[in-house]
Amino acid sequence: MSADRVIAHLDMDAFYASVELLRYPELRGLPVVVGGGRDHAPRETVLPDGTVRREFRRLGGYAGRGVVTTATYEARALGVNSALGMMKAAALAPDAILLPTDFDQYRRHSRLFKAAVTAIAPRMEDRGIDEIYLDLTDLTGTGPDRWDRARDLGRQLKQAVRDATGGLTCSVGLTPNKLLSKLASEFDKPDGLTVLTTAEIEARIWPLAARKLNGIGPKAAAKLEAIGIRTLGDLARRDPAELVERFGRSYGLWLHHSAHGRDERPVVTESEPKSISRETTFERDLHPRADRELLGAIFTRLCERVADDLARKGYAGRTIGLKLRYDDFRTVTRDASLPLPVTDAKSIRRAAGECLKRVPLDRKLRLLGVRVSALLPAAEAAALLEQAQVQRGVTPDLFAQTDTAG
DNA sequence: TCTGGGGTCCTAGGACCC
DNA sequence: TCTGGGGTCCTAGGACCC
Repeated sequence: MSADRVIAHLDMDAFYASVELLRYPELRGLPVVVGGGRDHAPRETVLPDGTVRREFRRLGGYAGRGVVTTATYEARALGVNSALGMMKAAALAPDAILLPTDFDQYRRHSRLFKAAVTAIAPRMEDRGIDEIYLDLTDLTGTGPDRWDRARDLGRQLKQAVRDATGGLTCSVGLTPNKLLSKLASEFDKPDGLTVLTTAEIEARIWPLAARKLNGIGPKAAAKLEAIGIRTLGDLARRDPAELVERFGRSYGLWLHHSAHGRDERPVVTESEPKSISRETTFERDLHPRADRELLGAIFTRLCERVADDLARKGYAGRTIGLKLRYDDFRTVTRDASLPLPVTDAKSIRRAAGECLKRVPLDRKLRLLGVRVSALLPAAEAAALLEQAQVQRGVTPDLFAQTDTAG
């Protein structure tokens, strides 16, 4: 039986959009949408008196295949939410301001807020560019007032984030585990701070839609709804045996425990990447034969970008994967494991090219992607390669044969 | 003019080995 | 000539998350 913990979930408010507002404060209070692939940066003119006038693009003029990455709360009020197609968003809010995504800028602010947080609470789990978990157990003591101290710590963290980023706000949930904290951080968004203990699960968690739970997506939610389960309370009151029967042992038990607010997962402060990939959706669907050259160039470019990513992060990989999506949105993948890890674009391109031969090319394509997995640190890969070369000296034909026999 | 891009984890079947 | 059981690796697809 492990001791009770104090876990925080910290979630930046409308992160990309908020970073953009730091740079364009004149947009504060307006519906602003970040997303779309195209170049729609504001046009800047320097006036005779030296001031800069910015002309922002409006969502209404958008044409393309992008989706909304983030929207300010003013835009959300118009129905424009993350992952909505930009064309649909444009129909809802034609006058909203449109800005392109600037990942370098967001990564910079991400590093800033994480550094500020870890200076106070070093046990951090990275959950992406704009959210983290923190294990505050050791910082809050064990007395009856530990949750008061947790709240103070939460305020301190929020202030540190504001100071480090030039004014960005975040929302914090403080509970005994990750699952509850993730839910709690949403209670009071934006700029929220919510403390929730197990005694309040029934009152505050059970009324929530089951879909709110991290791990219940659209498919599972629909399946639950079909058997009359809408809220987490509905879920909690079901016989776990029924859930196991319908959803399988692992997921069924997880549903049951989660609805009761139980979650023992630790805050994981270190992790290694499992795969590195690049993919792109074309501006128009491409024909495997008619657009062969263009596709080939894009394919090669993707391999080069993956190789760059590998080099930058210091990894090699043994499995090369290909992903493509047809014009009807069906997606297929193929992968191939190599005898030895690779790092360079040419080797990746060759292996991915072999994968491409195993996939039907009978209709137009909308997406192409390349992935490297079975990663290992570049230094370990180099050692393996050296070892293999020694062996190749002993049995010179071995590798030549595997190359030609297939 | 539907539906991005970068990930993780899980399942399930087959190959292959002992 | 009828059939084991475990383990690992590989591949394909799908759900889900940010």
